Amino acid sequence: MTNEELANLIFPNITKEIEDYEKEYPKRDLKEGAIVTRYAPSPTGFIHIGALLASFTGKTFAKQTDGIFYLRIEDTDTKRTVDNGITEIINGLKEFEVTFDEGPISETESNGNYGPYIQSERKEIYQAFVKHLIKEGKAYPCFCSAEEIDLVRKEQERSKARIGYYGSYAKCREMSNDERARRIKNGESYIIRFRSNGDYNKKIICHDEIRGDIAFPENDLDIVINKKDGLPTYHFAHIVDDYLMRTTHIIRADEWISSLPLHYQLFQAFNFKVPKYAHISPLAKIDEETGGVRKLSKRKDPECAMSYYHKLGIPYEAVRLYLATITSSNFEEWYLHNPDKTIEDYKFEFKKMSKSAGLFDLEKLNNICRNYISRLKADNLYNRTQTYLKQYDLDFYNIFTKDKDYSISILNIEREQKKPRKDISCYSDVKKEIWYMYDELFTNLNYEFQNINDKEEIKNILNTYITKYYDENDDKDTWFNKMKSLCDKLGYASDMKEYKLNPTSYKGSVADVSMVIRVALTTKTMTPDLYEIMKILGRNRIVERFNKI
RNA sequence: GGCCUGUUGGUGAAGUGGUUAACACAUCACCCUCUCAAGGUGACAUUCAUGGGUUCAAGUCCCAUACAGGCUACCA
Repeated sequence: MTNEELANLIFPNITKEIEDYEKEYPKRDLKEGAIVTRYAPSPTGFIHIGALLASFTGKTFAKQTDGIFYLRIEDTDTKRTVDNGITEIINGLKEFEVTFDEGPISETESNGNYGPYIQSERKEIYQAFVKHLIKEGKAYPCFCSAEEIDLVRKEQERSKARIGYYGSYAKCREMSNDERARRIKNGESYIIRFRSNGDYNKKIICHDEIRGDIAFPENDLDIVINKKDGLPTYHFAHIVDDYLMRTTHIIRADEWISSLPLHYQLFQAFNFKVPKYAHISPLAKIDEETGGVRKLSKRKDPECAMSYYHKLGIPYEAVRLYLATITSSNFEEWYLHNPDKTIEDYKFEFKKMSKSAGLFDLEKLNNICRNYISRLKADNLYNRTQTYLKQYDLDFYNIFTKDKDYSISILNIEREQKKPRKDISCYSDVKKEIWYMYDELFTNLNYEFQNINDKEEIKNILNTYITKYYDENDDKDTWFNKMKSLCDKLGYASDMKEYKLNPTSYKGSVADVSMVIRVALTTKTMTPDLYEIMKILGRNRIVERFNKI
């Protein structure tokens, strides 16, 4: 029996040839140097922060070169696939502004001319490619059961031989086609394996855009390319898809580095040009229990889930900035020196990407968030915050949006200036920082008075101030001068330098007096500029709050 | 067991054989200051995982060891 006859026996219904598919999915008409790349997740129902990293990276390189960035769903493992997994991925990434030029846009619809973009819908395509390989004698059916393979493995472990299906361990490799046909007709169960022509004692040089050349032993394992359920394994789907979708760069997690010799071999078996590869290092963190470094784990680390950032109200731009700084060595310094530019202006290079696992540092993320939010205009911050609150804190949302201009004026304190405040690091911080500006929330109060604690003295200060000194229309300098006059009158130091020299000659200082007023109005010791707060509150509410004590 | 990859301060890191190992975050101190935040000034790696070697010269090249991660599935 010829290889062709065997191929027809195995795939009687597959009639299309590779050439047919090549015509159907022609080379993309893009300018020289354009990068076509993809993000290719499994729809398992969990979006790892590493997914964001990978998709950011892919999108950035495609965009920088006027290329294409597409989404492909790798659902060949039917056991792990969950319902609505595709929608979750699309929506999850959308929250961080990662969108695709091509690919699924819902569980059932897609954009683009190189689809289907869901692997389970590409079964016939893969099988046509498998059939081609069988015809050429580069693939064969394997009848070994899982138990048999397991036994071989145990034997290999015992005799310290290399583990895997190769050489004399590859029992079905040298079987005659007649025997193969007989067993297939007999109804025996089988899978299809790639017939490797590699020699383990020879070296193959693979190239990674980030790490450079890497030397491996050639692959001599006859790996499974078509599973019992008729779907391909990852390795095979990767070759077929990335060839047909005309991918130029494979950007993926570094756990795939070891498979490079295999993937090279598979491309070469079809005489396809090998695409470029860039393997991204994983995100890691210090394990609190062991003190060691480990990969971010979805079970142990809440910050591993992308939803974590959304719930906290961390701006997606800040997450992106953070990933860029952790991942691309020169980015941070560039950004520091180009504060007016955005991340889009930075020219990312594979060579500058980190080779080792980056340690995830929430502290640093926090800092980047502060800086980012501090530079936002007040109405922009208002819009973002209200979107966030609408989803996560409806009570405060209602209060916050009741008077838009009022809320914006609060957010605008010490903002939109050269050195803006940096007290807000995420949208969920907003309530913590400004709640006292809303009368609805100004109840059940716990005043944090400090140096001046005596009730009578507090009363005295507030009364004197409101009756003799406070004027709603004062500008800032006048306001502060009056504050000083108040101090002089009541026996407090109005000049801090003078007070520091002779602390015992006074009852306290202007700092203490201001603090009394601050706490009376806000209950807090740490607030933005008091003058601004009083201005927004207005005389009536100031009096009201003074009386409340 | 085999095969890859990685290892520069608390963290992210620059660094591609040649002066005192950039920069950022964090930390600490001081200054400024009505509080806080910010800002300013300064401190913080006698040393680049360890041990050898090559060289006039090594974080940078070579070898070995240690540690960490990955792969070694009809999972991706």
